[in-house]
Amino acid sequence: MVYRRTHQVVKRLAARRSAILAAARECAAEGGMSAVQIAPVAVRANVAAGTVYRYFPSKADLISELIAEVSRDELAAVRRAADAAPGPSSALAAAVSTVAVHVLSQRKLAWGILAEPVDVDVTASRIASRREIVGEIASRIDAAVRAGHLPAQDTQLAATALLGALHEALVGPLATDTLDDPAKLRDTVQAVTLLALRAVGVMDARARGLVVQAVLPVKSLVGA
Amino acid sequence: MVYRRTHQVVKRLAARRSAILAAARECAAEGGMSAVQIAPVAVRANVAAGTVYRYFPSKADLISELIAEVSRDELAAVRRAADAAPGPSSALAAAVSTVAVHVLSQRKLAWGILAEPVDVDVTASRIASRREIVGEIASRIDAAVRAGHLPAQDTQLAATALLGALHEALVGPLATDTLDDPAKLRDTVQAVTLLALRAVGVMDARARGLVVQAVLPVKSLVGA
DNA sequence: TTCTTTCCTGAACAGGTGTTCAGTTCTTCC
DNA sequence: GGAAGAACTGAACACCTGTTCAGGAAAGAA
Repeated sequence: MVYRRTHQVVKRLAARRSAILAAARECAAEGGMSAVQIAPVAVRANVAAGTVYRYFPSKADLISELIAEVSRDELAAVRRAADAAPGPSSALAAAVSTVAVHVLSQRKLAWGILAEPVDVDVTASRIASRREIVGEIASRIDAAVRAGHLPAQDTQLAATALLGALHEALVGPLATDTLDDPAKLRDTVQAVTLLALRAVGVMDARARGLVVQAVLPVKSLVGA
Repeated sequence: MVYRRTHQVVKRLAARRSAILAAARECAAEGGMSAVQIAPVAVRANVAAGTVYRYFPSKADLISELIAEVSRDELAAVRRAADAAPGPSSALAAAVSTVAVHVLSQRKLAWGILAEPVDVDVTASRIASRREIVGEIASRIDAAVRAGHLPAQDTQLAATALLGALHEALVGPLATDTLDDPAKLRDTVQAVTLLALRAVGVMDARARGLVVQAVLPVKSLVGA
């Protein structure tokens, strides 16, 4: 007598898994990583605490997958924005400002994903998450260098520094609240994007143009 | 019958307090903030666990004071380096590279002080710590702007971004180990300092000169 | 020396949260 | 419909550390 999972059951299981992940994401978005606790997540997903463990071996795995998921989304958005740009420098500008906008529009989530204290060890997936974004930015810098728009440099290091600058300036503890006022938000995104572009060697005048070009279309994402 | 603390006792109490703080610092330097636990710290300081609570109301207070202490040291070093520089731009370069060197030479401690997960809430003192360094850097940027060496900008934001860039690039999870090789270390410090200077608008050629000028004298600090 | 006050010790306590598991409910198959 | 397997429940468990506190040691006054 072989028990076989019916299509309906498979679907339900998948739905539950998603529900749990979504619940975790909501918790993180609202209260940061510290709010991602098994019991609350289970309640939100309409499941008992024990059930969570039928889908994720441990809390660390749950959070790791959450990080991976959010990271995937962000990477996709960055790629989309950069690919739509007319040239390598524009692509870089678009990538940077996209990260900035994303980070700003979901500050608690962003902070939780990348740096907030968590009681379990999620270092590995955090590193992977960063590596992806940094890799993407680095390759955009590389492209601009190859196109002769930027001086030769350690692109990996530069990309890492750029990410750090964005994060610290936008969601770090010293970041002032800018979400309330859309104009201020745009200014902030422009300012950090400008800093980033200049850092890798874009000439000031040219950088200003690129920033405006990149930030304007991305502005609409803020509400998303 | 008034009990009065003899000079000798006062001295011993002060010594114990310092010993506890020093023990905490050692723990942090060796194993990061997670290694700063009451029991191990007490052992290292040759004290019983309960005694720690005669000197610090709680673990949070202990760590806060540790953060403040380390932060004070770093701020002093930055000021010293910057004040010794010949002009505002050099001062900025010196400040940035000093931070870089400090961070690199005590990576675990630096990471612990500024971002590592801690089970107790030390947000306040972390914010204070950052605010001090950011303020110092910001005022150096400001001076360079006033001197006409840099374009006008939001110096607070710029300083925050600079710090973030340094930290992420040098002690973040993606930072590659550079301590082993002094030459590589110097190169890295130069690279991030260059990035930082360009970010705030120093022209590329001029920046290179400033970097070399700033990094060379600071190099000797690495071993400290 | 003797009494009082302060200081120190370290084992026991406390609290919060991830994890387990025996019992229950649901699903599949004959 | 009923037996067997899978999924779910939620209360109990386990563990880890910060914190406490009664008892003992040391230091100051008399």
